[in-house]
Amino acid sequence: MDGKIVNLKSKLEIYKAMTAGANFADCPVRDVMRGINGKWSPLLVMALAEKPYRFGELRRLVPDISQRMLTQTLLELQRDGYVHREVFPTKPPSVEYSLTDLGRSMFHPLYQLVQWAELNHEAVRDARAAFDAA
Amino acid sequence: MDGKIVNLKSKLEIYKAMTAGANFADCPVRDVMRGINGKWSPLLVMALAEKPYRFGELRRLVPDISQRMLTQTLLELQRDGYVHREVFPTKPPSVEYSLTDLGRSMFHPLYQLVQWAELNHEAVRDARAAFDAA
DNA sequence: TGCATAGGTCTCAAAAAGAGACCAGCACTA
DNA sequence: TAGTGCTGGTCTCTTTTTGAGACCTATGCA
Repeated sequence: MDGKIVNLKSKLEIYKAMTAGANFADCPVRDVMRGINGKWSPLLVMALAEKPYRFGELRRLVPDISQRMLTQTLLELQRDGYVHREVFPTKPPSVEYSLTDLGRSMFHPLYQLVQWAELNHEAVRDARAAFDAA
Repeated sequence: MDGKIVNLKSKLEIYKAMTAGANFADCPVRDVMRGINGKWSPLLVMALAEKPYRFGELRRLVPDISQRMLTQTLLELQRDGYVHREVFPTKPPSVEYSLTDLGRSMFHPLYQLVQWAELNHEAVRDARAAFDAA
């Protein structure tokens, strides 16, 4: 329990892990969360959970992502082991992105969070309106 | 189904919602996810799930957050309705932050994701090592 | 008087993200 | 045969976000 969020068996454990001090910023859980937490990562994982997509398809699917961020986010997802990248020798070569087993396993809890967001987005909107009015 | 990720009953629904085009960037689910997804938000929600904390306590609890980002993130969490802020008329005044019902309800799926991260951080680390070696 | 504590704000530098031009290689068309 | 488009990117520049740290007000205490 060296300054990292680990062994989260209970809320008390969270507290212990978080207060342990030292090299807190190197917490592996925060490290993993950072990879999942990006602006575009959850969106791309959700898309790829449906079926594999090619680069251009993803770009059209998410019209407001820049090509630069799409490249970069896919590379990060690939590096973290969530996404598999496969090049097909067509002319011109096409590249397909798909979820790995690890990616699919991560999709489940992520999906829970997205579902929560879907169910509660009105409550959040109302909270914002009330806050802004005050 | 106007260009937003809504009614996510199935993966097919995700696909439909994502491909619906138009004002895709205004998707309410993405909007809510953005608030949850920040660099510090999950960490603070996890901390406050344990018990209410005061400003200075949170700052000491998360030593690598800047005071500026702590203020800002707490304000956002408050605006979105996850966190309640209460000022006590001590001298000098102290401020306590606690999770609202909405915040506690959001904590559950978030916690699932954090648990996943805890269980799989080695797999992610291995994936990164393999990727960087290649 | 002088320093500490509480919960911030303000300013400036660094890092990240967004916009959009550019590129290579091939196929198809005019 | 020159032009056009498609593929999946990279490069550069601008804007936004974040981080580091000084500063602030009011009070209590030595």
